[in-house]
Amino acid sequence: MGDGPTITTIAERAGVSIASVSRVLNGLPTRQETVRKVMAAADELGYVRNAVARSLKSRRTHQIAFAMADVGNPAYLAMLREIQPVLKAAGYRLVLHSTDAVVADEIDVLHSLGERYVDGLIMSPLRVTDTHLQMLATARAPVVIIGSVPDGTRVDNVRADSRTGVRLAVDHLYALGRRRIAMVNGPLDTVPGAARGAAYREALTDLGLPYDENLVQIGDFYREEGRRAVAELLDRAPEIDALMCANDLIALGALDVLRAKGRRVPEDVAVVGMDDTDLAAASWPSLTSVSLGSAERGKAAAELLLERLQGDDGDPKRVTVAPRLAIRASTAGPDYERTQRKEGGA
Amino acid sequence: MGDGPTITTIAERAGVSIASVSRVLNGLPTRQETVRKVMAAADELGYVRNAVARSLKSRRTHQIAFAMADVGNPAYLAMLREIQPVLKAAGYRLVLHSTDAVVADEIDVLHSLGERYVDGLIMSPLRVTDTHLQMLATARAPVVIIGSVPDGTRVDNVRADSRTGVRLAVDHLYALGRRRIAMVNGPLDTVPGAARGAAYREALTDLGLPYDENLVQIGDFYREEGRRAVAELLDRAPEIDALMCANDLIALGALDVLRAKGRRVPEDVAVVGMDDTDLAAASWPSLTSVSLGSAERGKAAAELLLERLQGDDGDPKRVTVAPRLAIRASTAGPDYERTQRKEGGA
DNA sequence: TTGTAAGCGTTATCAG
DNA sequence: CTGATAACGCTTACAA
Repeated sequence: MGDGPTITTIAERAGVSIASVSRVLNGLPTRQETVRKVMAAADELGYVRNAVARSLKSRRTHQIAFAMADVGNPAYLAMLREIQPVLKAAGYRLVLHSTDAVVADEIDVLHSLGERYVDGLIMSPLRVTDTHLQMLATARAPVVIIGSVPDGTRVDNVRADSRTGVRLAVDHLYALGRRRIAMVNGPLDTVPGAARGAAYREALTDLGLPYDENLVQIGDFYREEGRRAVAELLDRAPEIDALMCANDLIALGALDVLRAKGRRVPEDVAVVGMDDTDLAAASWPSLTSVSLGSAERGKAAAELLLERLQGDDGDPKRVTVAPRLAIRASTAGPDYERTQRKEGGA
Repeated sequence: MGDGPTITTIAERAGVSIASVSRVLNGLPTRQETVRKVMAAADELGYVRNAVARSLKSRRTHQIAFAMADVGNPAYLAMLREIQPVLKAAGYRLVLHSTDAVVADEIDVLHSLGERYVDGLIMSPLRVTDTHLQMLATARAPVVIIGSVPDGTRVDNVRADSRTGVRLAVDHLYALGRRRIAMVNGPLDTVPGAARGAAYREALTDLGLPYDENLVQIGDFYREEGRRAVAELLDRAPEIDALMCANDLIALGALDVLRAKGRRVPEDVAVVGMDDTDLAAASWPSLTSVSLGSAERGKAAAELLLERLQGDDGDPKRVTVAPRLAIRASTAGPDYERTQRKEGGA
């Protein structure tokens, strides 16, 4: 673990100035002979550029931060999977922050932008507080938000369309003849929780179905919480014939409970999840799920940020990704599943 | 996006030298009056320390890199989930590298250690080549490998015990009365592929079962590949009564195919996966799987690295994490599953 | 084409 | 206790 050669070491060895070394290393016009001497010295010494010194001078770190609520959540991972290659291709490294949806941690990330250890930030907050907005307004580096922010907020953002997503699902259930469609949601003070709850109500109304508070159960976005919530819901309203779940984890919890209670899926109760994570395709019965385009959103966010880093300083941009319904066995039954697989090819 | 105040700005405003500012900011003994002036100026200016300049001087970046084959693989994610909080608690940021198991990319990561943008590296290579070993020997920062390296390699490493893991699974299947136990493995030129293949053979031998090449199918570590492999295997050897799969994805592919062919799991064919990922618990029937302690390995690796960063320069350490068999419905049947869930509590 | 020298924003040493 | 001042390793005018 030697103490690493610097351009000074090379300069001495090659008998030239550090400026010449720098020029050669950066491919600036230099006499052939000098190039050769410098390259030789660099090779022999096993020289590697010091990224920190370089960043200090150039004011560019070639690092980008991605802050999300929870590394364990498959929806964020889908984003990560898309963000990573885009940034890598553009020569950026990825610095990961997991904030556990703790507001203070997110603010901290925003604050630390001032430390200039990254050139930009992609953030997907679960809740957006006034402090968030304030820090965003004075951020010291470009930021792209994955998620919704209040109208007028001057920040690039890529949002899902929960409303249309929920509607796709509810319409699908309705088309299957379901009329007692319940919802299991996450906390209403989160951006997705609020949006999905409202969209559910709206979708019912538009279909001419009554909105029944009894059919709405609030839990949290985890499987175990989903089980708890669905168990309660079934006790209270055993007559339901469909479940709209605010994410896939909740939906998996629902499948657990329904199975344990001997309710057939989808014959007795059809189930829809949201986010269309890997788990949806892996479960049995496989889970119909509304894709909110996590992957596309991640990709779009990375691309927006790169544009900013390339100097674009125009008005804030907003991208909205269209939702898509992935129909599987939990609503359409096993036959559908079989067909799907065959079509899917080998 | 103003141009950020520096200690010089603060010094001017507070009417003191930059040295005093630095002292105050670092909590070194200073007169109360000076402290007050500096803090006031810093507050008013919204000062944030420049991490890059600081790193250049201190030779510490407070960043650690984690390099893995694929951000999409749940086994690596399990590591990531544990590594992240450990590093965060110790004040380190996480820089993520996804190498797609491309050797050149891994070498690149090792090489880039010389750039000093991180203080250390945790790496989980799928294959370990001579170049890997060579670069490891001359690495410019502490490295911890998650995985096995040749004996004598002077590098901290945290390994799984695939051998014992496979044995646990095979013994379990044997105890259930299975005697035609087939294996679906990944590529034999990967470290895990080789280890698991050898372990399977050994386990059979020790149980007095014949090793039959016909019962071994090589594919790759993905679900789709698993389907293909298992389909072929079933054509060739329809009489098998158990499947030992080299990871969970392959096992899920196996479940797909068995279901499609009308073979009941576990009555006709028992299935075991490896890695015990989230998908194992989510599938139906839920998947018995050998946990190779991905999470524990990640945590141990992070802790080993932190020790090094705290100055420990003793001999290389080796940690081996014991495997554990998570028994679920794909071998023990749905009754077991039900019991499990009840015990699991609310 | 090349060398000298001035930063980039910190930390740390040394006199006062 | 405080202020000059010299690094850290690199890029980049500006001169030669």
